[in-house]
Amino acid sequence: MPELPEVEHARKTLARALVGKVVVRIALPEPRVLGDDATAKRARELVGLRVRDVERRGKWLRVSFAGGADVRLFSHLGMTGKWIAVDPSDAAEARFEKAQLEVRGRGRRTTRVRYLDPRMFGAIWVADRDIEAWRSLGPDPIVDGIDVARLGGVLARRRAPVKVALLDQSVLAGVGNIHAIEALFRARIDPRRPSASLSLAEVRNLARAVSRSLEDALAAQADDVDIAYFGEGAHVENPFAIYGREGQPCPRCRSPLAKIVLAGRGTVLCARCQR
DNA sequence: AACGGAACCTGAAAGC
DNA sequence: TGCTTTCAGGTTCCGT
Repeated sequence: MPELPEVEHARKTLARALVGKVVVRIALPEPRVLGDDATAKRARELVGLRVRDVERRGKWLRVSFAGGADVRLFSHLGMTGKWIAVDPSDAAEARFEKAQLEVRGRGRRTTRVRYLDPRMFGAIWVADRDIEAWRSLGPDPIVDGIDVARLGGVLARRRAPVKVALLDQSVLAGVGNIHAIEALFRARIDPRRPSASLSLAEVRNLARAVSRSLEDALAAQADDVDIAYFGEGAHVENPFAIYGREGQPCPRCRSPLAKIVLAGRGTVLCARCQR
């Protein structure tokens, strides 16, 4: 799953394929990826509507439609979800496919997007208003930027480890395990520190580190390349400073990187330069 | 209230 | 080679 940068990639894929076109068909064959009972029924209301926009907030996507209809579609990719656009002639079901949307532009050309999700931790909702998960998101570091004073205030009220606070989507929307690890390393802060123990200067460094970590990942991602989290093509060189590098020398001080578990999540850190 | 741990699922990689 | 174990980028629920 994707963290903010991969979800942004999914947003661009969907926006390119869907915006301005009219839904001609929607298939949601796997009930386990549906967010609630109303979704399957409401999904039928999408047929005939023109897609207005595809937006991202944190790890959530929202597809909105033109023409006064309030109905909207939400997608969370969970751990292994992804959207791909496929050639209209490609009718064969893709491996792990859990949903499909077909749209028609001017003329009669149609385009399909497929939702693939082997572990099915992702979810699709169709609702007539913004769902609670979307409304409760904190600021998105890319869309909204990070207000250091607000972040400092939020962290000051918690005693949990700062890394656990960063993973809370109401604190900052879109930070996941990898970017929490990377940002804390860049800011030289020990992930186990109680979040309330950070000085304002440390919060400022952390905010900058989160933004840069996400921006670097966004910049490294080619728009037209399919991102693979699993299966064929998933093996590219690890682009991260310390994630997935336990046992290797710290890029800053050369002492070996450690791996611990925090709130059930694997956490790599340099015990020497993260304090 | 706040925490750790388990659960939800499946596939790939590592271990034996 | 093949069987078993571990781990995975997320979130939520449950018990202490």
